[in-house]
Amino acid sequence: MFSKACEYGIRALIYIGQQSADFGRRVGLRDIAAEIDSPEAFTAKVLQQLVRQQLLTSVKGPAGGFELTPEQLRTVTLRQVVLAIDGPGMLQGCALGLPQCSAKQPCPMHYQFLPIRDQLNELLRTYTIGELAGKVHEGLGFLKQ
Amino acid sequence: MFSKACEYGIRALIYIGQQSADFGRRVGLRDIAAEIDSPEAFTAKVLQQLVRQQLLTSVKGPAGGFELTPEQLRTVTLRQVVLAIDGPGMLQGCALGLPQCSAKQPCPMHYQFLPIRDQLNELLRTYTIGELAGKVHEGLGFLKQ
DNA sequence: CACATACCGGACAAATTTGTCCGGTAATAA
DNA sequence: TTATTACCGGACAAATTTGTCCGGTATGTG
Ligand code: FES
Ligand code: FES
Repeated sequence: MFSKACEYGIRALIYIGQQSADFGRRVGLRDIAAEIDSPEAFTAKVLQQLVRQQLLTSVKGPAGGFELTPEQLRTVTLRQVVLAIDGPGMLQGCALGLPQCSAKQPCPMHYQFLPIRDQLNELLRTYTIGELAGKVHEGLGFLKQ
Repeated sequence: MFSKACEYGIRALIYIGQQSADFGRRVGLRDIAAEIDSPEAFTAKVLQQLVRQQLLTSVKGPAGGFELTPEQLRTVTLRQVVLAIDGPGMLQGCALGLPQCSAKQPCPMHYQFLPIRDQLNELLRTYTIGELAGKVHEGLGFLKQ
């Protein structure tokens, strides 16, 4: 579905968001990688991408780390994260790999596939990191097994 | 969504299916690759996989090629093709990459993601190669642009 | 300032996916 | 039988994704 990079990115954001929202606490790379069960250095790369795209805030130095501002918690959606890391492929690409998904020259799956892809888009567009962090806080969702 | 291998496999099957159903005609690798716009040698690998799994029939020698029997046209579903090439990942994996998708320890997206994944499963389970080939025959679907 | 902390950035390496090549094998026909 | 056709199978190569390493840079503390 999503790339590993994207999966790590989303899980990391949710964890950072939960710590920011619930404890106003910055978290370091080591923490993050441990809490979401991901390779530390690789996760760092992904987070750097997100920082550059301003979906995430980082602070250097002692007591530094990653955090999500209240605004980021409220406004950053999964869609933005997926777009930032994986690009638009999964969100608008053809199910059978035609170079363009279009009703002009649709693949045989097009009209059956479209509603499902639309629902996925809607889902990603709707959920913010803050909402997902809330689920983790309430024990309704987990970031590792 | 699916791997390139899987995309080529599905498109190839639909094309072969259309030729088998509409003209009772076997098609060769060269034809297939041209008609679905895919790399010939790589497509060959994918088709070999499908032949081994008996989702496709091949005949060697002059006037040989690939074909789908009436039974294959009627019974082979997209789901079988995806499983044969990409495995069960997309059909039952966790959206955020947790090693197991399970309600026991679900990720924060689980309950939102599940209905969408279920619809995808249903779609793949429902459609046979024969039905999709029909769409191409009627000009309602295309395999390249 | 000196020092410790922790993110940043680039180079590098491993693994996987995608794609190519070529000789082998089976089938058909002259 | 010989030649030709076309799929089969393994080895190989390129490209992409995933993952590691290490020095640089910014920041806070004494
Ligand atoms: S053209 Fe294939 S999904 Fe739209
Ligand atoms: S646990 Fe993530 S989708 Fe089910």
